[in-house]
Amino acid sequence: MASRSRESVGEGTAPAHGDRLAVLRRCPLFAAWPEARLADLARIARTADYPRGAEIFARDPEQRDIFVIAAGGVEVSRGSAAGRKFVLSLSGPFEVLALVRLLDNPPIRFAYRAHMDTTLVHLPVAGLRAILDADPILWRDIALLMCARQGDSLRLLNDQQLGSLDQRMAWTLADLARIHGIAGEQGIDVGLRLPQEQLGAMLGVTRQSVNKLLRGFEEAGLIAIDYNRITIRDPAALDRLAAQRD
Amino acid sequence: MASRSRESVGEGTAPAHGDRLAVLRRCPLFAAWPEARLADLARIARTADYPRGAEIFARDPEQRDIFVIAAGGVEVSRGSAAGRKFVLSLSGPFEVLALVRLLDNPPIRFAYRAHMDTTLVHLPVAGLRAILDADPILWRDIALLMCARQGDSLRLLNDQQLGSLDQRMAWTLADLARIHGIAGEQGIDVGLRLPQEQLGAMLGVTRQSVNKLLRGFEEAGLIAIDYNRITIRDPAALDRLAAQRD
DNA sequence: TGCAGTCTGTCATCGGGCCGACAATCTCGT
DNA sequence: ACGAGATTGTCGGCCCGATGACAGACTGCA
Repeated sequence: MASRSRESVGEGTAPAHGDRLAVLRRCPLFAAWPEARLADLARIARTADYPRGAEIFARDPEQRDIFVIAAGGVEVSRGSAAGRKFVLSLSGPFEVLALVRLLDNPPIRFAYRAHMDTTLVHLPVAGLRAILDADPILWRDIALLMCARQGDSLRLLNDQQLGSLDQRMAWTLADLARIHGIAGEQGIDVGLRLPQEQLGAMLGVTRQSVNKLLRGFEEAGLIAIDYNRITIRDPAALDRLAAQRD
Repeated sequence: MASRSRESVGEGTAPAHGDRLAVLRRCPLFAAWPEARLADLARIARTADYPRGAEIFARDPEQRDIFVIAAGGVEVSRGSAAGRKFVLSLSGPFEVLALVRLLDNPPIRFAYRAHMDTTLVHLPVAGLRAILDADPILWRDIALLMCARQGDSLRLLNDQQLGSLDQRMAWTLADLARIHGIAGEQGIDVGLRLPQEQLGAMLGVTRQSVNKLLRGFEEAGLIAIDYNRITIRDPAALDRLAAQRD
């Protein structure tokens, strides 16, 4: 399934250093970092392109990589032996992924896949840690980001347990629109090809259930469906539905 | 329901500073901290006792508190308007809780309740941050702990989505035994009063389902049930069952 | 020691979501 | 423009777990 992934991964064509710096500068995580440190980061960073569907591996299998999305989108998921899949998130540009690899032995390993044609900036963990240790106040930003991520995960967990399917769907759509959405005339276009199967893997239900649910949303005028693509017609109502999680 | 909680919360009777220091020293989080920093921590820390069932509030409502369990156990949970409850974890001694409050506005708010008679060491967030900023390499330990916590949450999320009910039950029991368990002749005693209702709130199912499930485990010789208390008779088999999650 | 409150054990019924299946529709590479 | 492969739309049957109800057991406090 992912057989073509390896050979079609290419080095970025960018004039390297400068472009990488520009990407890092736009990450919220590095917003407050001094120029010199960003330059250090850019120096250890390497860019790579992935075509849609490609699995993302560490550039050098000997070392762990953290990476930043320069362009495109990445699916974070985990498969089961039973052939089912759990999609944790579909991340967009300037998000920093796999931060959990700062640990020597991460307690769980997720798979990362390019959800569309994607360019990543890889940061080897060893190099990143060296930079952080040299100017340790930067660890603060990492710590606070991880707190925020933890909060997000806990909210997701809470919603899974207590929320109804409608609410979870509404929340998921709003979330995706926030990350990838493009505001248009008719509403907010969730800017993704979003097979119902994949939505199901995010919500923990089958594609059939997703189908019926989406159809209901459409009839209620909340969204418009165009094959793979969803446009949010009434964001306020959707948020209202999602917010009823308590 | 928690009406008696406020007035029955008392200041610890300990000779204060020394005892608080002893507790902090035993936290994995502070394991590598220099003595001087631990002393700083102990200086801003305050101890409080909570009887079984008491809600845990910040000592000073004006400021956020992080806290460490000195003795006892704390239930981390979240209720829904529909009257249902989601129990995230039952934490034991020397765990540091509510670290997410390091953020100025946490994305979600959990409730903390003393699951048995409990003593806590409270650390005001402002003071803690001051100590961390004065010796910023300490932020590294926070960051790495949050990475580990994040990993735990993600594993939980993954299990909820992909695991069968048996597996989740096995994993939960093993986990509780690891934190609170006391090894005995007949196996590992999960050292807690554990109403089936509460187990249900951890697994996201009703007490009736928990009942049938536990009964099945008992018949299979995995555990022994004595009213509220569970003893793990065959830890290896339980782990085997739990490990089948993938 | 007794009683109030909590917890367990069990049943019948109900429903949401899963499974398997199949036809129709859309996309994309050639 | 065409055909393979992916995605959607839909249905009926089935099963797990939710619900509501009730009796019995256990605990802890007065």
